[in-house]
Amino acid sequence: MNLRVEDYISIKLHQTDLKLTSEIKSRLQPYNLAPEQNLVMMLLWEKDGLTQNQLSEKLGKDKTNIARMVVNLEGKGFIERKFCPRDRRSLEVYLTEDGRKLKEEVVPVSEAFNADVTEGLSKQDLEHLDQVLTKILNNIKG
Amino acid sequence: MNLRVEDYISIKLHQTDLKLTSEIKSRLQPYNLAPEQNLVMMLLWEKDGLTQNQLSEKLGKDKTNIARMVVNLEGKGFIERKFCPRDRRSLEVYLTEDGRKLKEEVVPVSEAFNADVTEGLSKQDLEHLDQVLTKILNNIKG
DNA sequence: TTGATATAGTATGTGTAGCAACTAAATGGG
DNA sequence: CCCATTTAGTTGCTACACATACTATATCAA
Repeated sequence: MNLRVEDYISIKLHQTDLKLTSEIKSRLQPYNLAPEQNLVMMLLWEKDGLTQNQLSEKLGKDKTNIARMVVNLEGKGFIERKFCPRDRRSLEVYLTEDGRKLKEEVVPVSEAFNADVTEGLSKQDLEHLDQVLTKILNNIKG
Repeated sequence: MNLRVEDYISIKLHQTDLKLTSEIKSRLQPYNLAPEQNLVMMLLWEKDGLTQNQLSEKLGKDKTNIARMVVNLEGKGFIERKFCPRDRRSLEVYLTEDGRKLKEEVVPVSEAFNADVTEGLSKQDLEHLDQVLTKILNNIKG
């Protein structure tokens, strides 16, 4: 076959992802939030009190990374952790007042980012993209 | 709007990329090659003697990362660097015998990976994906 | 009740991404 | 020809991904 670098769709996908990450990183910088930290916050804005383990499952990320992100977010004063009374191994993650207020500023940034990214793409394009990404994910898992 | 985590296409794209990276990483591990190091090698297998700066441009990566990858690849004995005689600031990157031999083992792994990733996707699906990713990239750049 | 096993989270190490500040070499204008 | 500017690459910093090994707590079974 002898494919060239530009023939691998996974490479293009990777490079697209890097650009997206870089862009959202710079947009979030004024709010002292890293991109992955924002994902944690998004889940907590929906519902806080999740354990680190639940965050890890929902985001499909390694628990060591969740631990680091949560420690950072705690250091920034956006969340606080309490030992779960039922299971003292678990830490429940709660928003602080600062963390709660941050939602008003950051959610519009995320939504504007999403609007910019999907500019010029039809609903069909996005659905198709979603389906193809799902297929790719399944191809890898199995 | 109030989108949920799963409504952001960039998040899905990011998670897909992570799975792909993780998979190719484990497939390349037996050859002592990290995924991004493999990208450098792929370019060099097409044509070696490129400077670090040219590698950086072709891969769209920061020169600091290229420098680090190249140092690692040199440590592994896959490449060697020579000062460019015309411009003594530049380092030209050449394959060693080991690096050259590696191609025979690693290219089939990359191509098998690509075949697995794209399994069940039509040519149209892939073209559409490529186009949509290109549009997304352009949306971000501008 | 106790001992094996599973689970939640932490610590550590490697690889990657990109920014800022730096060194050394090249270049171009006065 | 020399000084200012640009360019190639390195070093240091922060954040992220993931693997392995560890501690502490929970649970289940004999």
